[in-house]
Amino acid sequence: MSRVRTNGTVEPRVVKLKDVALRAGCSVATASRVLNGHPTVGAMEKERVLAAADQLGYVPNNSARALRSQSTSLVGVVIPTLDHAIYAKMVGGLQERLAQSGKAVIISTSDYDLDRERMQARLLVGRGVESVVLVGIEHHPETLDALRRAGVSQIFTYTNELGDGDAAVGFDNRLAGASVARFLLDQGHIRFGMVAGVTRGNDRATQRRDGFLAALDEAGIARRDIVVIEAPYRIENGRAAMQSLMQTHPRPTAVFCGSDILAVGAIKYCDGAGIAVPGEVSVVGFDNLEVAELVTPELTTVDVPAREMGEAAAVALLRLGGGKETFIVTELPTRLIVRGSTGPVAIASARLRPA
Amino acid sequence: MSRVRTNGTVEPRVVKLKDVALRAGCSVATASRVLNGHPTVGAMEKERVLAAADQLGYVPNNSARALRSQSTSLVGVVIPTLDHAIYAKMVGGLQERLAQSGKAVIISTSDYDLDRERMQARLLVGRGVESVVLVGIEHHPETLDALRRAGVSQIFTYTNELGDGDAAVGFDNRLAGASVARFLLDQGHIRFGMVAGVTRGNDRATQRRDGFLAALDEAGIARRDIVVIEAPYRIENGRAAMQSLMQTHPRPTAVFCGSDILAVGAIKYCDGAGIAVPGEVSVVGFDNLEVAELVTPELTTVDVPAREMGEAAAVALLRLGGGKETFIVTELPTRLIVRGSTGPVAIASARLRPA
DNA sequence: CTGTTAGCGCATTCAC
DNA sequence: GTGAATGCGCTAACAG
Repeated sequence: MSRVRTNGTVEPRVVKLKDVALRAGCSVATASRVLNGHPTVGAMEKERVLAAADQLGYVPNNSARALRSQSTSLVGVVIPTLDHAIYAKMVGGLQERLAQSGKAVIISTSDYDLDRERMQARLLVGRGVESVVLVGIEHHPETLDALRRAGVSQIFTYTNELGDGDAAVGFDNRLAGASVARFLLDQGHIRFGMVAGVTRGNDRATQRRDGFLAALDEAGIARRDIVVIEAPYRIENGRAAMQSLMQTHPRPTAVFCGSDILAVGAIKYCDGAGIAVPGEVSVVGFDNLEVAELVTPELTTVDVPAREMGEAAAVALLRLGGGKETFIVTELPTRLIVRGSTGPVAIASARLRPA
Repeated sequence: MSRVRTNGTVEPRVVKLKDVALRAGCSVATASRVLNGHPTVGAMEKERVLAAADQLGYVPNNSARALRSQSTSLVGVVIPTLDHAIYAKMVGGLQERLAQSGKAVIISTSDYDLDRERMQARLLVGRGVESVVLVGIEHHPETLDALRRAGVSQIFTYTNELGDGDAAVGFDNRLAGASVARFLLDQGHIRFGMVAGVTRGNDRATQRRDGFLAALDEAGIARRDIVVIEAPYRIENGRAAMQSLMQTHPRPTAVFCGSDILAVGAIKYCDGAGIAVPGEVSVVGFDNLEVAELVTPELTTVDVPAREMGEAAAVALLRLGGGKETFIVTELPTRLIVRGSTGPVAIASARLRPA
C-alpha cells in the first residue's frame, strides 16, 4: 500500500480516538463513551466530541475495538458457489439486511465440498466472526465443533431442520420434492425419471430426491421403476442425463430435475432430439431461476425464495445475538409454478400409441 | 452468542498463543515466530510449536494480529448487485484467488448508486480493509478521497482505464460497443436501435453506448437516426424497450442491447409479437450469460470474462501490496460470440418489401 | 537462535 | 458525570 502519492503528499497520520479527545478537550474515555452512545455523558461534552470526530474524519479502528470488546460485528457466510444465482441472491439479501445493523459479511465458497467448508469455517473463526451462515444441514462434524467452541452461532439455510445449528432458515426440501411428485401423478403420469444433483454431502439434493421418491412410493410406484441420475448442476449435464433417460425402456413420461439448470439442459436436449415437451415428456425444475421463463416451453418449477432466505437468516442471526432466544427455525414457503413444460399424460400416451 | 449449550457444557476458554507456547515449552515470541513462518527458529522448537498448536486447535486472533501488525489481510468489494451473475462470478473469482493468499473478502452492494457506494466504502475503511475492489471508473470523489487518505488501494474492474485508481482490470467497453456496430454494419444493416443500461453513474453502460454510436457515426450513420432507450437491467424492460423500438418508423433492423438480460427480453417480445429474429430484426446482447444459449434463437453477444476479471483483480491487488509496483492496468479481451439472433440485412429487407 | 519487554487503539473498570 | 489506569492477544524491537 503506497502511502505516498505521486504528487509527493505524505498521507496524514490516521486520526485516533486520542486526537478526537484532544480536540474536544476531554479524555479518551469520555470520547469513547460519546461515540458508543453511552448514556452517562454531559450534553455539552457530547456535542464537542461529535463535532471533533466529524471534523477530523475519525474512523474507529475496528481491530482495536474488537480486541477490547470481544465483538467484531462480523458475520461469515460459506456457500457452495457464487456462480449459482440462488446462492448469490441469498448472500445479497443477507448482506443488505445485516448492513442495516452495522454488521459486515465475509464471504467464502466451498464448491460443494464439506472439507473445504470446514477449512473456510476455520478461517472465519480466526477472523472473529460472531455468526456463520451455512447452506444445508449436513456438515463436517469438525466444522460445527470448531464453530461451537469458538462461540460462533450457526445459521443453516435451505433447510427447515435445526440439526446441530442455532437457527435454520429455509423450506422442507422433502415436501417440495413430494409436491412435484403429486402434481405429476395428478397429471396421470406413471413412468418417472429424475435428474438429481449430486447427493453426496448435499442434503438438499438428497431430500428433494427422497421426497419425490417417497411420494411416488405412496402412490404405488416402486423405486426400482424410477431411473435416477445424479449430476452436478450444469446445463450440459442436464442434457446428457436426459439423453440417457430417453433411451431407457419404458421411457419416462415425466422427469423431475433437482435444479432449473439441469431442467433447462434436459429441455434443450429434447429440443435437439425432436422429442416434444410436454407432448412426449413433461419436465419439472427446481429454483425458479430467471431462465425458467426463457426456455421454450417455459419451465414448470418450484419457486425458492432465495433473497428472502438471506434476509430471514439475517433476522434470525440478529435475534440470536439479541440474547433471549437460543434456537430459531424459520420456515419459508415454496410453491410450484406451473408453466408449459408439463402436461397431462394423455397427450404423451396418444403420441406413443400410433407407433 | 450463547456460550453455554443445552447440555450444560461450559465453553472451553478459547486457546491463545500463550497456551500454545506453554504446551510447547517456549515463549510466546517463539511460538509467534513459528506460526508466522519466521525463518530464524530451531527445527525442534518449530516442530513442538506446530504440534501444540494443532492439538490445541489454536486459531490466531486476527483482531489482535491486525492491531499489532497494522495489517488486516482484509479486502473490501463493492459491486452494484449480487443478483447479476456477472458481478457474482467476479466476486467468486476474486475471493477464491485471494483466499489462497490468506486474505478475506468483505462484500457489499451499492445497487448502482454511487452515494451508497461511498457509504459502503466508508464502512469498509472502518473495517480496516487494505484494498477495495470497485466496479467501473466513475465514483463519488469523496469515495476515492476517503480511500486514499486511509491508505487503501483501489482496484477498478470492468474498465481498462486507471482513472484515479491504483489498478484497473477489465476491457475496453467503447471498443466492445464499436465491435458490435461494425459486425452489424458488415451484415448490411443501416437502421439501428439500442437498448442501453441506465448510463447515469454507470460508465460501462455509457461507454458501450458511445462506442457503438461512434462506430456507426464513422460509417456515416447519424446519431439522430438511431433510437436509444435506457432501462435498468431487467427482462421486462428489455421487452418493453423492444416494443417501443418496433413501433418507430423506419423500424431498425438491428438492435444492440447493453446486457443479455435486456436482449433476452427483446427477443421474448419479438417472439410474442410475431416478429422474426433475425428475419426482421437482429438482436445483439452483452455479457454472454448462460441464458444467451437458452433463448431461441440463441443470442449473439459479447463475451465478458467475469471470473477472470475477479482473479486478475486479486492478482493486481496482491502485486500492489507486494511493494514495487504502484499502478497496474490489466486489459482482458472480449470477443463477439455470433449465434443465431443476428443475420444479414438482406433477409430483413426482403421481408419488408412485400408490404 | 530464543526470551523479555513494550505497546498497537480502544473500552472499561475503578476512583474522584 | 468524568478521568486515569488497565489490558484484550499479538508482533516486533531489543537483549541475551
